[in-house]
Amino acid sequence: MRNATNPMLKRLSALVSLTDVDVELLEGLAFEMREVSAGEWLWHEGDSADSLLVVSEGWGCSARYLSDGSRQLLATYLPGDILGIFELLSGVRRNDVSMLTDGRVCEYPHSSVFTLLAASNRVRSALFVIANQQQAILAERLVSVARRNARESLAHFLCECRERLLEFLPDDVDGFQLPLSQQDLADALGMSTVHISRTFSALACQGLVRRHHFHMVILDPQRLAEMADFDDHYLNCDKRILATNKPVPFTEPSAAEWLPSTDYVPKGPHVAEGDEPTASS
Amino acid sequence: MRNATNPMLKRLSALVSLTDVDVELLEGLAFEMREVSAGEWLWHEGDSADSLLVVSEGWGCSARYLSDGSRQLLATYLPGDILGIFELLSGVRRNDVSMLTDGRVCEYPHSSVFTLLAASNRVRSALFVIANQQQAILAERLVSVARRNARESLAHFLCECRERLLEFLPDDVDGFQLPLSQQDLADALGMSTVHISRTFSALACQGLVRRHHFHMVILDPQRLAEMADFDDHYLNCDKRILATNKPVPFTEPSAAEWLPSTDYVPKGPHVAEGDEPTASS
DNA sequence: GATAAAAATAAACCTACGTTATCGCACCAT
DNA sequence: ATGGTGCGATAACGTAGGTTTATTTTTATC
Repeated sequence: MRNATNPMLKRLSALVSLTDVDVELLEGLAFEMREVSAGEWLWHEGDSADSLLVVSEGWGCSARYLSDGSRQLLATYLPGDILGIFELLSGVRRNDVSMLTDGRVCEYPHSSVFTLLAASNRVRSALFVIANQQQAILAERLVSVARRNARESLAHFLCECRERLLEFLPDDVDGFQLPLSQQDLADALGMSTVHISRTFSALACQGLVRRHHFHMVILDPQRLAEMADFDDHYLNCDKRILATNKPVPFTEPSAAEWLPSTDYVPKGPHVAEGDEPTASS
Repeated sequence: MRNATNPMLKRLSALVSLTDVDVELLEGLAFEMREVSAGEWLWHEGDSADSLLVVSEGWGCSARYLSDGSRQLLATYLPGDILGIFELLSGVRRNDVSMLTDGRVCEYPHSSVFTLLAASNRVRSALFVIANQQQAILAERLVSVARRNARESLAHFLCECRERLLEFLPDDVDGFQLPLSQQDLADALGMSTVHISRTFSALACQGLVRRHHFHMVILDPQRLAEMADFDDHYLNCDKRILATNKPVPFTEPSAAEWLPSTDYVPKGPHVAEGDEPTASS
């Protein structure tokens, strides 16, 4: 199966219906696969950016480091996720990005990506959609940190991870590898490590999850989602729209006739190099 | 001055160097100016989206409403800001958006925007850059809420507002209208109204700011920025890049030779219809 | 296996916040 | 005047979660 060899093609074809020409272009796309190991920096803020990255295996994350030595995780990157989309334009890395696990990463030089983008508006749209998804995840994280308590916040994060991993998981198991240490989780959710620990205990007591090392088992996905006020819409709405055979809107002149029907009703109440990427200074 | 009549043209021409053709296209762009009043909803999550909006006068905001009745502001929109970029693709509004003040809003139907986007990669790039800026602001807010204490967080927000308003302000004054109630600020920063009040008092005591009703005076911008760990880079880096006469990268084949030099060095340590949009249920 | 380093847990303590409540003020309507 | 409403300030009190330190468990390395 040819899709498997090229992570970009794999990801985009899952998101939009590509034309044969698009597929051809993607197959001809120059890229370089790189082995990376846990803790390795992929780049730093301010570095010059000349490639787009697709995670092929393992997990990565981007983070902001503050002057007091603490850090805030801004995003996690799972297999298939694309990094550095916005940096196509600026040519400068905006955040520090490092690997959470060993893995493999696929590098596409900007020059060849530009060629591709110029040739295919499907691909352009797909990247745009992916940027949109990433922003939605970021917004939801803000909501978690700002408004939810520790249990809700952690539960929400776990639901999100499960949902994003779902396509890789066998149907009959609710367990998966979550390669974030409690320090990483704390940095992602704006909490302290000890409170992450406490909160895991609390969730375990309620029979919602079980965690052993880096292995998570969601015992009761539904109750967990309820307590977290988790609604997978923000992760999946774009998939639904673009996985169909409809043409792709962005830069397409006459799009009005196939605008998606709005079958979704929200539940809200408005009726009314070198060193390791750790936090310690 | 023709730029003034069309907010989109005004905004984009400040960001990228448009060709004469681009300007012509933008001038011919169909739009509709609408008067809006404080508290008015522009749209709700789940609504079908068929237009791009540019704020012409006044302030707006987007927010997520949680099932417990609380809300989280996700973004504020100032004159010149563009709303609904990502919704070009999905055709569905993702958040609730309302006005914080009376103002005017400029509506560009998707159909005409598609035509424009198909014709001009400069415009495409500009919208992409704006989406990027919005994401940067969102990320910085997450950092504030997750990692900074109340004083730092509020100070950072004030610095951000000042910086975004700077082009509209006379050089000799450090005061401006900040049309957010303490409730709005609380909803933006993940705090309670009383603590916003306390924190303002604290900042005022330190001689950093003065606030009266909706009028803010930043008494000591530099000290305020220091205490907030505020670095305007995230707001201005794209401006620097695109305000030059360089061609625009996105979808341009051969971009390598004019990639911007990386002169920036980060300071981090690594070596429902009708009702008012309020939070109370 | 032995040892060291990293990760998780636990307990004690503390504080930056949230919550609730009261009050003042400005504005508007009757 | 009177009452209603929205915004803001202040005080008293409670708590979720931070901090610190110590102990245990797990992983990694040889």
